[in-house]
Amino acid sequence: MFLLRELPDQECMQRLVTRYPDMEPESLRTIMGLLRTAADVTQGFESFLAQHGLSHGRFAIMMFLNRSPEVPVNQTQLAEAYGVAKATITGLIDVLERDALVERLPDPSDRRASLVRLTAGGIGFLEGFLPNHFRGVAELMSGLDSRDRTEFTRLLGLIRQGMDRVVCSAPGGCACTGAAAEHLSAPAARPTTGGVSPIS
Amino acid sequence: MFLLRELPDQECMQRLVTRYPDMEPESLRTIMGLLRTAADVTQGFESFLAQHGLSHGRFAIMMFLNRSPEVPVNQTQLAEAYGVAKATITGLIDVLERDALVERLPDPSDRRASLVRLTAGGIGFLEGFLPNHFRGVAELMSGLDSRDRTEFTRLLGLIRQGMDRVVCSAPGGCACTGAAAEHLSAPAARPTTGGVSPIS
DNA sequence: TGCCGAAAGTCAGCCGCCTAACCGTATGCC
DNA sequence: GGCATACGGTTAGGCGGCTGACTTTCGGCA
Repeated sequence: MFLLRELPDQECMQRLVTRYPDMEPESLRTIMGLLRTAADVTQGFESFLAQHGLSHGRFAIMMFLNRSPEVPVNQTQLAEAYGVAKATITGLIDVLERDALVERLPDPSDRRASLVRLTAGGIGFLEGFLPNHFRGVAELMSGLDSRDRTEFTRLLGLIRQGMDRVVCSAPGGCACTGAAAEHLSAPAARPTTGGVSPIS
Repeated sequence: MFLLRELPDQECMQRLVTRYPDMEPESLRTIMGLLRTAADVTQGFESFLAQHGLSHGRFAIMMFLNRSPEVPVNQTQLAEAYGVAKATITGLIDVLERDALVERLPDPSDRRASLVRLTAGGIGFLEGFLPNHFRGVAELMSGLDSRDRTEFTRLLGLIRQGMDRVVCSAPGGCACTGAAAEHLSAPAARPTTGGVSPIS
């Protein structure tokens, strides 16, 4: 993640406001805080995973398969669930298969497709790994009480609505219906042309 | 960003809780919301930048240089400001220089170093670009009033404190002083060994 | 003065993710 | 039945960022 470690000092900020009257230091600070926090959480998590030889992508796939370990899943489903290209899934599965954490099975009803599922080893790996993981998540969020979490989620929702406004108002913007805030729709699902810049 | 588009449904979640008693669906949902929102904002921003031929990294460097366009900066300073490797800066500057947005000058007082600054073209580019950018940021955050932003920043701070707890309580954890929440210290600055997993 | 460790920057090579082009298979329609 | 089209997956090649090894220069110290 390429992200500023700290915002410019007050004085520098003030000079920028003079040069760019549209700049709102408060907005900038808030959104930077969001990105900074997310980057740190992500990085902490990835370095934890790396100790177990996993990347974020490979872990995510195992988690998905682990929802119903006995039900194999095809690769296109995985690509859609994570909003990535099918080719990306191919590469991740290749490595997981090499490490004997998942296996590909031929799909009896479609010879083009292969079905993917966790191996016994993969399930065993998760059994050892996940309790720690979930305790970590719980600890991470333990400073927020129930009311805080609700409030936090509400504020995230407002920012998501802001995303919709920004994307839709862009030149060549999308045919946004305004419903996007209800479900976790992602900008990736939209035309990638258009869009107005949100970050510092 | 490799990140789940939507959380498993209620029933699947319930089954997971049975299998993993340490799992807290509420924590998971909240932190996923944070990451999802950050990923969407980042992606929207990057696709906007891409239309102007910039990557996030190259833009960030230009922003840094633009704080005081007349003062050239050396590459190590840039690497430190963004917490990335010096080699990364080399590559970014190479491209920016090729596109005539920045230039390298020899440092008269240290023949190892080179100083980087925006060219006239680079400054001109930013003049055209930034007003749009800042309006985008303002629009993005316009759903949050002043109280909301303060509250949001406070909640982010609580999560950052959670990060400190999680990292420090890890086996081989850091000599955390508890002061980390005051400044935007990043986990990268810590020993990368240790750390407990925070995400789904 | 001459040497040695540290620092600035670059190069080579890795990983994760992307897109575009391709192969083989399935399916709908004449 | 035969063909066009759509779809599942892989391959090849690109980009952004990383680490680690290296070169050149600096600066302190004997």
